[in-house]
Amino acid sequence: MIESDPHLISGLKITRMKASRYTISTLKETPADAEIASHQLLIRGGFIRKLASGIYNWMPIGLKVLQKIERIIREEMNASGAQEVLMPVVQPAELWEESGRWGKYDDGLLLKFTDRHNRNFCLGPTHEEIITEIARNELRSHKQLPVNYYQIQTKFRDETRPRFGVLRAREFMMKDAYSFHSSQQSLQETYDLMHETYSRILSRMQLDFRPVLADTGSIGGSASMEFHVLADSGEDIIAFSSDSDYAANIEMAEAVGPEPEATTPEATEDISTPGIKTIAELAAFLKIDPARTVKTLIVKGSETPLVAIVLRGDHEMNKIKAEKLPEVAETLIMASEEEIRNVIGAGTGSLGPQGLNIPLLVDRAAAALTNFVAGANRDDFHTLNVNWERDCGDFRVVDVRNVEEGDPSPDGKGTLRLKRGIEVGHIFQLGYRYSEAMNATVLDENGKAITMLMGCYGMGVSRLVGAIIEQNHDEKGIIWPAPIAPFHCIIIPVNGHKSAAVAETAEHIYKALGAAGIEVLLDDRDGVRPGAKFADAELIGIPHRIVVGDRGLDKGVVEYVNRRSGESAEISTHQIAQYLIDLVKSDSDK
RNA sequence: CGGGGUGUAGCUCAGCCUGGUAGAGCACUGUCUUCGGGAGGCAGGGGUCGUGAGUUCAAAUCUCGCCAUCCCGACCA
Repeated sequence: MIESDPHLISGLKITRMKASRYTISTLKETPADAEIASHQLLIRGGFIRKLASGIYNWMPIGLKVLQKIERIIREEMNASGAQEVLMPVVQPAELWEESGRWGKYDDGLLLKFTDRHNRNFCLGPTHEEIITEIARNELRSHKQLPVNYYQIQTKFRDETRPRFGVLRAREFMMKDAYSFHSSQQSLQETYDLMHETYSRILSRMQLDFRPVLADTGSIGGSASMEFHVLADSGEDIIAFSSDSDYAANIEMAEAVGPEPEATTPEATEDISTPGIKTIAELAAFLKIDPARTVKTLIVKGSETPLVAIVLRGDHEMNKIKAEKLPEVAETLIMASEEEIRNVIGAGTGSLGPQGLNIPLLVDRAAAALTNFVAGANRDDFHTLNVNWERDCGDFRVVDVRNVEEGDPSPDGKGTLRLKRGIEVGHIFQLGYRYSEAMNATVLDENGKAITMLMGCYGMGVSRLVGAIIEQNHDEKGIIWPAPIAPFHCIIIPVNGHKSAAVAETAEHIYKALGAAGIEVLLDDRDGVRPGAKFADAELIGIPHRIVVGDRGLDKGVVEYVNRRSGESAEISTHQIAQYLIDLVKSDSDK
């Protein structure tokens, strides 16, 4: 039976907890299937446990962290005027058929099933359809607009490859908000407000983040920004200017074309290049810079079977940009060797832009070259001194490459730098994408039905737990930012079982801190030696630690240690409670 | 989905190649000593070796199927 403690709980906030009565399931060894720091530390610290691939249990201490994040998000969303709702995880197929996404939504990600009456349902990967259903039923007049509804709910996406623990789980916690408007200006205002709100939320979590221009992806819509937490383990690459606040996902970052070269065209010359297939081999063979060459990629077209895309030899194709080109098939597919040979008469490795009879799309940087080297469209031959106007027929200049470190910034200010980021938020202006398909209208001033404009604003709550750890850990474990920490303070009595003075002092400080509303964990576990307690405290990342031992009590002091700085101080037993109260208060004032 | 790896105690793994009594460390239970940086002794509990078939006198070990899981490539909060 658990000892009754009337002071244990104050409202919903657990201010006092004894480690002997709390599930602290720390592991000394790193689990074999965890690759990155946040995943390893969440498992080792006993915050989460895997139930199945990409599906996790949140243990008591992990849930506390999750709820701290939720609380910050709720406070800021409420402050922005948004209203919290809760929509079902299980969603009927009919609404998805109405929006046209039942058969389209990245087939596979959507987990479908049927009930006993053989009706189709799915587990919600997102809630545009449901919120639009709510809006069209409940909103009648333009006077009710704008509104912004949000929820914090479990989502399920049947990712082909769950990875990195909570950073890419199949089941995860997300805050999603949806706004409705009668004018573009109103949508823009809410969009801007959400931009500010997201910045405020991430700042309160003390994260180093960047809002960046983003692709809208499969959700659709126009304007879109992602919020990235900077971390080397991030899956996205973002480009940002050295001299301005321009920042964009590399998927979107515009590659500015260089000035065309002014060199006079020289006579072309075919040379034998036996066995040379790659740009690196070609550049080494000719002893030239890869930037003097071009590479020709053949992909499936939308109107024609094949399309040629030409890039400078040292550049990489950007898949997202390529798919947006009208000549290119909506899903980028590279042509097979056989298809290429049938149309061009040469294989990959010997292709060039000269004399092709398929649409020719040339990246800006490649188009600026003169007297460059390209494949000769004849196996094992390349051509020197190729020039666009003279040698290549009709072509269109496009932006289809990834930007690189040092490229000029598209806004003309400074140069681009690249960093990795974890996408924790994404805001969109959806426009009419769903409201039109699902006929969500209100009456305007003239009594005429108008389709509402929509915005949508997502934030990965459980992903944030991982992202925060990626930015806040050391070799010993997690270092929670104060507003996220599961407990503010941990008290470790040394030899409390032997020394009544130690046990009593620890208990006294514990009660004093709890009474002051500080979330405090007393590590009173029997038979766990001090070293193990110190290691656990550091692993689970409690910001403030108090060590009570005979060594200090003889002098009337206890030891205070700061998790982040490692700094320690001896504080008198009479002053320690107030000392901590002041520290925690200054944490929350930040 | 394509390619590769791995499934043996709660966790980390050995054993498999070369078939013959199922192991270690950590964790757990009891006990004694210990107790300011993941202690040590003694005693103990815990495994249908992922699963199904096949080969064999005999399968954790060899063969095949299936399942799970992880990693590398195309998607997303």
